[in-house]
Amino acid sequence: MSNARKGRVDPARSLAILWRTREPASRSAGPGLSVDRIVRAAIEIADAEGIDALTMRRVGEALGAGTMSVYTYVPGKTELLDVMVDTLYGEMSRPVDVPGGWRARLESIARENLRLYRAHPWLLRAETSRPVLGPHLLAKYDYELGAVAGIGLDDVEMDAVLTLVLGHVRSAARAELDVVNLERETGMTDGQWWQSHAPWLEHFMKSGSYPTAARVGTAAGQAHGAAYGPEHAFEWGLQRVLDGISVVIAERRGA
Amino acid sequence: MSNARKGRVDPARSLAILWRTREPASRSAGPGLSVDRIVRAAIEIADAEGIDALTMRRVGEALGAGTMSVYTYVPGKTELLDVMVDTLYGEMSRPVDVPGGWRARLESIARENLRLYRAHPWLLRAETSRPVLGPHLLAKYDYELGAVAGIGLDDVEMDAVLTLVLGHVRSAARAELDVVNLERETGMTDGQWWQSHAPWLEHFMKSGSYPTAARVGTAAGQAHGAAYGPEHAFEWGLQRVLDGISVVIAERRGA
DNA sequence: CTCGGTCCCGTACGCGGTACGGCAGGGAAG
DNA sequence: CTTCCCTGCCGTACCGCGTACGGGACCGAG
Repeated sequence: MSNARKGRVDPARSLAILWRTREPASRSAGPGLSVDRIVRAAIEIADAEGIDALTMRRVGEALGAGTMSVYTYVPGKTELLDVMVDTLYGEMSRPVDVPGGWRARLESIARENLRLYRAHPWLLRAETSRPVLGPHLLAKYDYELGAVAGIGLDDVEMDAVLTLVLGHVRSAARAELDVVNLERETGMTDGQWWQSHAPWLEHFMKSGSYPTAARVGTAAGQAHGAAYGPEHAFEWGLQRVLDGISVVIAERRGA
Repeated sequence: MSNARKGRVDPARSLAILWRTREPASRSAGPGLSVDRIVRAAIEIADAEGIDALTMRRVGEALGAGTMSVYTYVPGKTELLDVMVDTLYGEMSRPVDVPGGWRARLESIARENLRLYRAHPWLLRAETSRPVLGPHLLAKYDYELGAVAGIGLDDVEMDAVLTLVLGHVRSAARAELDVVNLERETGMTDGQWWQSHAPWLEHFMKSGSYPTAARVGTAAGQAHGAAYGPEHAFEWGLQRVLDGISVVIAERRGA
């Protein structure tokens, strides 16, 4: 349990790894490790078995190397996670030909970010803490800013728009992943879980308290098993957020 | 590193603890533990020293008891966290006399949730995973639904509105806390950190790539040290979100 | 006084990150 | 070719975590 950024953090060291300021140093003996190979292996492990299965021992093992060999290239697990995250940012799609103005572009960005979270759910846990200024994060930021450039917003507003939209994507992704994790961890489906909790809930709800919660919760639960769900929450919320942004843009245009 | 819900989870057991379905069982000898005392102590530790300092050994110690004594009342750390979270929900302010309609009430709710995150930053890490249906979560949900009841939205929409608003609060709180954590963990202030990274950034940005990111990032950074910041991101985003919601409500009213 | 249940906790296990120090092998210097 | 050192590699060990297990202490009931 944690995810904290432990110990002293040396920015220079971290950034050096992020930006790969280093000679290849090709030696033939041994497993022939490298930051790239380590990061690749780590991402594969996290994708396949979840971030809890990502241990330094496991990474070394996956590369046919000893545990401590990993530390030759990466100062610690924290920095490894940093590089993993930045690497994923680098693999995102960044189409330049999105038609439809700022709204369509923001939608496209939101969807691509959601796709990333779905493909690498552990990102939601790894991203915690401060942003790590890796090269791909910068590229991502630059690209995404392009969606809201030149439509009358000032710099701080552009940044705020992005923060808002990406924050929404994160929230939605988290909700969606929670459902999936729930099933995998407890071994029961969402429906089964609902079933097992239902008696208790009914008991306490029909005791008179929480009338609204009982009704709406049931309605949401019902719909949950049917058509509604995190997917719809993402779409619905995204449209609300974009509507809200459009108000500001309209104001700026009017002024 | 984790926060996962480990092992088999017995809903009945968890719920029993959440709802305190248990006799007081007052014994005079020993430290005289109880779920409440344990939870109280755990919350104090997490508040004062962060969630990483919250270990079962530490909890026992704080109560003048042995580590394993804690397990007499709580099945494991997971459940302890569950109860801690639900306990906090129970301590939230829920004014009934908020004037100004749904918008003012949602604003009030958002602010109260932000206050909670600020008072107990570890909540952001503990809340992960599925919602635990404790009594206070239900009360909270019921109360918050009241803000958007009777204004033309259907049940699923009411739930969606809440999800959206609370998700925004979470995002904003996370951003805000990241800044604070950054300072505590690295021992340097936001400004110092910016300073130490600046050379690198300038170097790579002035190399021609990422022109927009460079400009906006700098602008945001400047403002960051000055007036702008997470606080403003929260307020600005909240108004956007509420604007977006008002569009839907207006539609429903018109129809 | 005995007995059974409840509370308490000492010990120990497995597993995580990682400090430390040694080893080996290849290139550079002689 | 030999020597030396630098660098990649990693075995061992330490500390701290969550928690299973089994035993001891205390209680009220019979």
